[in-house]
Amino acid sequence: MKHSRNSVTSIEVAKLAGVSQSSVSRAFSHEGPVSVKTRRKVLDAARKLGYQPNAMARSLITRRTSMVGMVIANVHNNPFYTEVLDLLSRKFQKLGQKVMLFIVNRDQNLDDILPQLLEYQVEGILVTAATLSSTMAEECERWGRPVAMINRYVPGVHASWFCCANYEGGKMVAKLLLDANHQRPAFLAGSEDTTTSIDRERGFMEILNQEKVEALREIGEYTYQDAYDAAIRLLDRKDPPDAIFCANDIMALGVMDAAKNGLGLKIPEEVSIIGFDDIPMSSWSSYSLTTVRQPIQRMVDASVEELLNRIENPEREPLQ
Amino acid sequence: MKHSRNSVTSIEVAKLAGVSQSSVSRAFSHEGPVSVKTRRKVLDAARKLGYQPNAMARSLITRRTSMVGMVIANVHNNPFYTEVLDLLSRKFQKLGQKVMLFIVNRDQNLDDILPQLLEYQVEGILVTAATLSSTMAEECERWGRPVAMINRYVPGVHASWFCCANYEGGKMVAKLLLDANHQRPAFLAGSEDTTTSIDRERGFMEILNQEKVEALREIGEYTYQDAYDAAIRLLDRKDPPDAIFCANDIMALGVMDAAKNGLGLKIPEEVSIIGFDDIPMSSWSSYSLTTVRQPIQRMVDASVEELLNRIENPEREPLQ
DNA sequence: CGTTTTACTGAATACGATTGCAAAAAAATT
DNA sequence: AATTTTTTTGCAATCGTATTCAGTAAAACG
Repeated sequence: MKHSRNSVTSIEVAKLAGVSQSSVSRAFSHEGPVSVKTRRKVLDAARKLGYQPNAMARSLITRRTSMVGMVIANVHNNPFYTEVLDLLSRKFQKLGQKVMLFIVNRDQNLDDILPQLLEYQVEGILVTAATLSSTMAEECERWGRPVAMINRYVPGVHASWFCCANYEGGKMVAKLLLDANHQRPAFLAGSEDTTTSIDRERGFMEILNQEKVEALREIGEYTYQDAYDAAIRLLDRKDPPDAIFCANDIMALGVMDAAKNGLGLKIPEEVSIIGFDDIPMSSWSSYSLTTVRQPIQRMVDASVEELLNRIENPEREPLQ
Repeated sequence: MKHSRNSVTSIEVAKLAGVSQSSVSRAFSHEGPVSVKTRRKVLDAARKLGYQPNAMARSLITRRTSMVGMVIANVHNNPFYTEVLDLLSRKFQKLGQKVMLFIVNRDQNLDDILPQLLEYQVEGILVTAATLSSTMAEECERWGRPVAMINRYVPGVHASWFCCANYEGGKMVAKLLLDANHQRPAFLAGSEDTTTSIDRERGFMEILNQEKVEALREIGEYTYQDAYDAAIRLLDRKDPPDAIFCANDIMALGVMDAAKNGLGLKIPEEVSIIGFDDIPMSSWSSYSLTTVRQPIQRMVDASVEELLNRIENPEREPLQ
């Protein structure tokens, strides 16, 4: 028996079960007042017809979709965000939320994505590693759609955000290097305009400045290859750094390869390299990278819970 | 001005613009017969109110959602599938399809995912690196929802599928090894029940058998760590292999690290290692892994186009 | 056994759009 | 200017479900 595009509706189920359409609806929505007898009749008929409620119709009337929007950048070049994506998706799934996914570029404007999400009535939006303009954030607020951000924040924007302690992490690394008697550190930035890189650098530099230590600086655009090239530039100077702190692990791996295989330097004897994120590869034996771990599971859990919380309580103000 | 949960409907826009609700609808659906004058009036009013059509209501009557389901496994432990996910998502986006995402485990049963996808009226389903039972496939067919699969197939199932030439790839590797005079090859399988691993092994073994060459065999469960351990077991025997063909790159990297750093062997002097996929990391200078490239972009393009094609032409039979 | 309370049920309406149809307006033709 | 043709427009029905409300059946009570 072949149905053309799901023709089977609650009305047909009702007919077969010998009850009214409302009873079918009640049998499927898990609380409505239905006798066990009719529920059984309905479920039997539904099984026979292969019936399943239409989520579009339902959400039209309940005004709830159980859908959230997920916007994420840097997935293809940073395993850290792959893991975030994976954990987020599973967490939402477990909590019964459907995920509408948009993968974007780090610097991509979300102005053309958001209208789509709003059109499809997602109940909240989780943005990771991408930045939301304040006009877009206002648009979301006007529609009553809470927004949560992971690893990015925009001052004054009406959204909850969850970053790891980037500033403190940067400080930590600086102290570590100073304690190990490094004289000539360098910082390899991801990009000029992402808060993660900026904050890590700010913490790093603050400690160094306190101790009157100058630092070199390069930019790696968050990619292995750019970092590799930047490392060659840094280490090929006549006054090369004796330690390089990289804004993330992927870049640190590029730097390690440049130092080890490109220039034949010994790590950590001739140059120390430190990363940020603690991606799985950093512990592989070819690298054994020293790195700062982000509490990824906690960030994911917290952001999802905050988002759903604000969906349930629309009047609540965003965290932070 | 604060709206509670998008109270702005086409009716209010109509009222403000001084036209009927149907005119609003027609102004937004890009073909309907509307005079330029009313269209302008409508769009002005819409902008003023911040109106946007409700996709749920629209799809209820048009019976089209422009949503596809995407089910993908192995995202967190195999960069190859991260890239597939990324490319798929962007391709769908570009073609105006919204993506409802489910990340699953390789061996996870899709029986609880599919009902959700069907409930939300996705128009097609793209499954990557996971397997669909034939009952589930029938369910999709009954609902008129085409299914396309990447890197997996189930004989007799009503779905289009797109795998790279795994069997031929395996043969190619075997020939390569024999030409280089290897006497004692080994195969490191991903798992016992995924077609990619099985087919690569089948091709590999066929050539070896032809030449009466015996091969060792281990299982790496598609992960770096398991492969690392398996490699130690293989290479620590008194009759170790002189070449290891791994069912994918991630495992090959684990094997390389085990050989190089775990056992101090020289690659390729003492043991050759070959992978499959050509993930970005395999070309990093610490590894320089020999590998078989999958035509990932072509597989993505072809599968998406086939899926959308079958959505447009429901009577068409699935490819292959 | 009659009455009150409680538990179910079904008819009708609403959600917010699209679209067929007929009427109205505008344009083209005679 | 009258008629025909074409273009716009509004009315009303529809998509598939949830939910209110009134009514009926069953249970509980005295």
